[in-house]
Amino acid sequence: MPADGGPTRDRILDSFEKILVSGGTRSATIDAVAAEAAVSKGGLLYHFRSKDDLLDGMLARLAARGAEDVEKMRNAPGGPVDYYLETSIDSGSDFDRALIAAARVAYESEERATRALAALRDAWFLVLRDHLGDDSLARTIQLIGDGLYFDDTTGLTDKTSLSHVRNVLKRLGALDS
Amino acid sequence: MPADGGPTRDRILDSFEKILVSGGTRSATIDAVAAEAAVSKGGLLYHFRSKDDLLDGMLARLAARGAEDVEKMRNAPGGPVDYYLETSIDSGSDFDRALIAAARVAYESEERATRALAALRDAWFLVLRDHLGDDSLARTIQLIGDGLYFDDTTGLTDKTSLSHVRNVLKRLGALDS
DNA sequence: GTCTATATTCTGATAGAC
DNA sequence: GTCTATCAGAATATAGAC
Repeated sequence: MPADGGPTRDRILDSFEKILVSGGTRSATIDAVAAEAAVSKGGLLYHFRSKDDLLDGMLARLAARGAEDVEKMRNAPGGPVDYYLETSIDSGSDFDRALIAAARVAYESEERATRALAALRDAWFLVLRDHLGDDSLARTIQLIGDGLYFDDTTGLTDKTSLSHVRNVLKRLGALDS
Repeated sequence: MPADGGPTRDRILDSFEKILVSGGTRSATIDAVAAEAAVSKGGLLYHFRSKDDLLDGMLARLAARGAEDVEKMRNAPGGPVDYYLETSIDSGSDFDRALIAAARVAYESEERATRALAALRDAWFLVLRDHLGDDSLARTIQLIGDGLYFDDTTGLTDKTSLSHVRNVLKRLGALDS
């Protein structure tokens, strides 16, 4: 029986994501992931046959969580735009961690990770466009979200960015509040 | 005498950037860089004592080219905003390649690369702010640029994005033309 | 300045005991 | 399901010839 963090399989995926976020793909060796998950290398490889398989597992879980997030966004009390911008900054949630981990891998020219992120982005865009009824505005807001996300995950964070963006979007009448 | 591409040292840096852009940090081994530069491993290590040293060389060259780019932006005929947005999309220039290469490394939690990118971003922001006289607008446009850049370098490219952004920035009176 | 050969460490993966 | 032991290949770096 595992010490904590639920079933071993999920604990391994959690550890994989954690290491990807904190140290990038080079740090995310099978050895390191196994150590973080408090399991042996052999134990890890029982659940995931290879490193490739580990990535597939991570991306599958991301896709499932992503579908939930899109629903939350569509029904957010403050409106989809504000929800989208808020969640473009890392709040430390499990979903944020999964997203950042996938981006790290995508940046290594991994097509599977890129496709997973692209699918999510498409879903977010549709919600923005349906809500705003304006393609250009929806696309621009998505780019701002991508920018916030990129800055945040590259360590270029500027905590005042979000209020500046809200300021500008008010002028455009793009915020619900 | 080198076969082509100028002095060996620069040819090695070019090769390092090329491989980082096309395959990420995992592909950019000393072996691969040496092969791309048509030099032996030992030959490469004569010019750069270690892989760390190779990265330092790359970032130093980026900083020098960055200073030139900021001047170009300040004096761009169509205005700094349009110049900034245009150059946020990979045009295939040497500078773009250097920039994308640095971002790949920064995504591996490499502080040196992050610092180099942050310095450039700060310089670009000052040009935008001076030109627009509006902190919120300048910050927002910078985020849009970051978004364009992130999408482009992650393979999420949407070629219509730029015209959508121009459309929205016109409403805000942020474009010179 | 550039090469080849070699040492060393790291990484992914397998085999088989428990 | 989980462990230890082990291997094959890759990666960084050094030494010394040319």
